Amino acid sequence: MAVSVDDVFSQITARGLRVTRQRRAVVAAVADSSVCLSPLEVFEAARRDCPDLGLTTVYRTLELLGEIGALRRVHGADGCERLVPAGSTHGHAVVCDSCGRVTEFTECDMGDVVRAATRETGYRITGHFLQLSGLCVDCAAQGDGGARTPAARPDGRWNEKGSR
Amino acid sequence: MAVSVDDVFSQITARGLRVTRQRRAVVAAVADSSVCLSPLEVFEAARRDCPDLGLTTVYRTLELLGEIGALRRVHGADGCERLVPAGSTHGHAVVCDSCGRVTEFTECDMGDVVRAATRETGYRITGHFLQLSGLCVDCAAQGDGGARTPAARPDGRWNEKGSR
DNA sequence: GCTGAAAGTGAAAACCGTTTTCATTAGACG
DNA sequence: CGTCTAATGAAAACGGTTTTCACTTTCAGC
Repeated sequence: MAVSVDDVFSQITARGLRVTRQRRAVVAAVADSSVCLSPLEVFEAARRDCPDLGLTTVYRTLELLGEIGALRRVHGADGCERLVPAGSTHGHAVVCDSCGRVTEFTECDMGDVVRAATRETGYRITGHFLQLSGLCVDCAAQGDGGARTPAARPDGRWNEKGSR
Repeated sequence: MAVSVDDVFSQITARGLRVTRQRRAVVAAVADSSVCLSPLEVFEAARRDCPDLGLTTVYRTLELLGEIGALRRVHGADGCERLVPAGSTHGHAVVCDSCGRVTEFTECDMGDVVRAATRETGYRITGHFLQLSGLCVDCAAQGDGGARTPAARPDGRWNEKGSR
């Protein structure tokens, strides 16, 4: 969801590029999932459609989808892992700390915040990166109470090893 | 600046750890610069103080500083590079697209935004990651006009190679 | 339906930043 | 001084990403 699959394919052909079996599989894998995925997870998912798919191709397709704008990067609750969510319109991501689902929200009036920051720092602010985290509707409903705040990570680790 | 060097050292000794020549050099390198640095850049800077410093030690010290809370991760204008800025209080970073300087701002009332997002997505929002970008006072003053918006990267690349 | 040029592909190798390992050094404290 | 432990650097290991290269597929033009 979120990404219009047809749109992606027409963008691809519009660039004089080709719509291949492999690209279909990767696009489908990304579009099917509302959970953010790592390149490897995309690979595994897409491989179910297309068993002879190579990881190399996944990376290449991901890059292509990035150029087209059908993909957005998201930072997981556990640090700065570069992940692979689907996204369509301009908006920001809300990531569920519990299940990893990513939802977008578009209504974002940062006016007040930007003004406050301008006042405080003097910068001429031209852009912002915002990502919210919390519990999605389902997770909030079931595991009620386990709402950790992921703001400060307990360990100050730089990079994860066994994060996923 | 921003980090109190003495504070860092007392935190280190409070944990029963030692203040060594190498750690001094790394802390100084990070504290001296208001520009965000990569681990390698920290290494190079610290090495001027302490030529026999090893990169391994830089990583270890960076991790330690992360635990202490004297360090914060920042995402550069060019994507999801994990960088190494200095930071002290809780706050958010404002990154200058032109010179890389990082300033913090603490006054952050995300109430409205969080409420809007809750309304739109239904998530129970518990945390946020916000980073602003723009031009710092100096860069705005001199190169007036060159305010690119870094929101959408021209190439959709996943990882950088020669970004810095 | 062919055909041929160019895009696309997969496997393996290369790359590069980060982490581990391990033998050695240096601090702290008696 | 001696001992115990933290800390260090070099080198190797690791793991995700990118490049290389020979081969295959797509697709426009016949």
